[in-house]
This record gives sequence, C-alpha cells and structure tokens, in this order.
Amino acid sequence: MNNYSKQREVILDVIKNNPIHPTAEEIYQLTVKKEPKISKSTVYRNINILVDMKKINKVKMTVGPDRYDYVYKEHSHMICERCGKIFDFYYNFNKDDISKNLKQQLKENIIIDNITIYGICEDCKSKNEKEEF
Amino acid sequence: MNNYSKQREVILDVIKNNPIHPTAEEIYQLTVKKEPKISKSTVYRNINILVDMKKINKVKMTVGPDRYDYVYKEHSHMICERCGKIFDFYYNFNKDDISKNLKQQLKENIIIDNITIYGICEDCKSKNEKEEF
DNA sequence: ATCCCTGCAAAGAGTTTGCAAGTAA
DNA sequence: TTACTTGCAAACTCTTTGCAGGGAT
Repeated sequence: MNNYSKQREVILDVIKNNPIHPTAEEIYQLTVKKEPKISKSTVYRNINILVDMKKINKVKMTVGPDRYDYVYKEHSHMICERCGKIFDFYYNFNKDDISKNLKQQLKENIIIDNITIYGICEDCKSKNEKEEF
Repeated sequence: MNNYSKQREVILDVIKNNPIHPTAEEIYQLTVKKEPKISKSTVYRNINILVDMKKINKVKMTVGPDRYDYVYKEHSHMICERCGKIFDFYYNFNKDDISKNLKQQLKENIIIDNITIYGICEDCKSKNEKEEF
C-alpha cells in the first residue's frame, strides 16, 4: 500500500513532537526546516495518508483550517467556538450507554470514534461579560 | 444592530423547514426559488448573521462544506466520518460532571455549548467489513 | 519492472469582501 | 439621514490534482 518515505516520517515526527494541534500550514513550516525542499502538496498528501493510517487525527475547527493531532492516547477535545483554541481532556464517557441510545434512536449500530465538545473558553467568556452568557 | 431584511427571513424560513442540515449551497438553491434575485453572497452573509444571533447552528463536517441547523431544541449530533451523514439524537450528557472535569483538567470554567460524536455509520461500516473495525 | 512518491504549478471548492446603489428605522 | 443591506464580481483561503521525473520494493 504505502512505500517508505522520508518526508512522511519527518511530517509524522513533527506532529508527534508538537502537541499544539498544528494546522497543515504549521506542519509545513516546521517540516520545511528539516526538509528544505519539501512542497506544501507533499505535506497535504502525507497528512491525508497519516489520517487514513490512523496515526493522526483530523480535528475539525469551527473557524479556520483543520488541525491535526498525534494519536498517542484516547482523549477528547473541547474546542472554543470563539477563538478556536483546542483543549485536550480525558473523560470517561459511557460509550456503551451512548451506543445503546444511538441504536434506539437511529436504528443503527454506530461506531463511536470520538466525542468533541464545542463551547466557550474562559478568556472568550470574560471578553463578553456584557452578553447573555 | 440588525435591520429587518426580507431575504434573511426567507433564509431562516428555509432552514427551519428543511431539517436536512442543508449546506450554504442548498440553502441558496432553496431560497432562490422564493427570492429569485438573491445572490449567493447575501445567503452567506445572512447565514453568518443568523449563527451570530444563535438562531441557527453551524455544524462542522469532517468532509465537504459546513451545514446548518435550525435551533429548535437542544440535541446532539453524530457525524459519520466516512460519508458525512449527520444524525440528530438526544442524550442526557452529565454536563455538570463534564464541566467539573474540564475545570479540574484545564483550570478553566468552560461553557459547554454542544457535544458532537464523530463515528462510523452502519452503511459505511458494512462497506468496510474487511477492515479492522 | 512496477508501483509509490515527489515538487511544481495550476485548478478546485467554499467562503468572504469592496463597492455603489437600495432599503429600513 | 444615518446605518444596515443588497447584488455583483473579484479576491481570498485552504486543499486537491495532473504531470513528468525520481525513489522504493
């Protein structure tokens, strides 16, 4: 399926060592320091391959480009809808019970991959103290 | 802040009466039937205004354009990562407990807006029976 | 030898913006 | 009459793709 590629190795390494949920652009900027001739399309292509290989996760943002996340341990994300900051956290969702509910309501067996919370972080909340929060 | 606008009313109406989680393009196609001279930029502008007004929700897709959702009752979404289908469902997440955990782990008071599950639906699962699911 | 990978440049999808004219308050 | 809204077209951001050459197996 996939041949070895130095570029892909460096890209994965960059994502692994930068737990900042980098965007494709940030991954490119970090990778190009180690592989000066790499092109942005190679970065995009390999990011997609790594997502398919389940070595990294794509994190959907409410605003701005997608971000990526090295899969080191199962965790959840809380994403601020205002500023886009991503927080990792651990929570023991009752996946069996959620699955049971999904099955009842949707009449489908769903495989739960991950659970994401969209909300407002403290900084953004305090910037909006006048509003209806 | 916002003046009345016929176009915006029609757009909201279209979203309200089409619980199919339409994309901006679909909203435009449905709206243009009632308002033949409306432009796509007006649709985009008003969608953003309606999101700001919290009359509709933006639903982030794993693939393809964003979709929109009339806010009629609090519910959660399960989004298939393979085909992009959105399922509405109701689940009584223990938001107080989740908030408590977020506070402990992130040292921030987070306002939870909505909880989205990303997973694989039954159709997509059976199309991949050979794989490691 | 065959298939996968690369860089480059160009194209693509989806969304936003500047502008001059029109409409609401 | 001031501030918000519109349609149009152009610009913009992010991502994907076609191609010819290079590298892995």
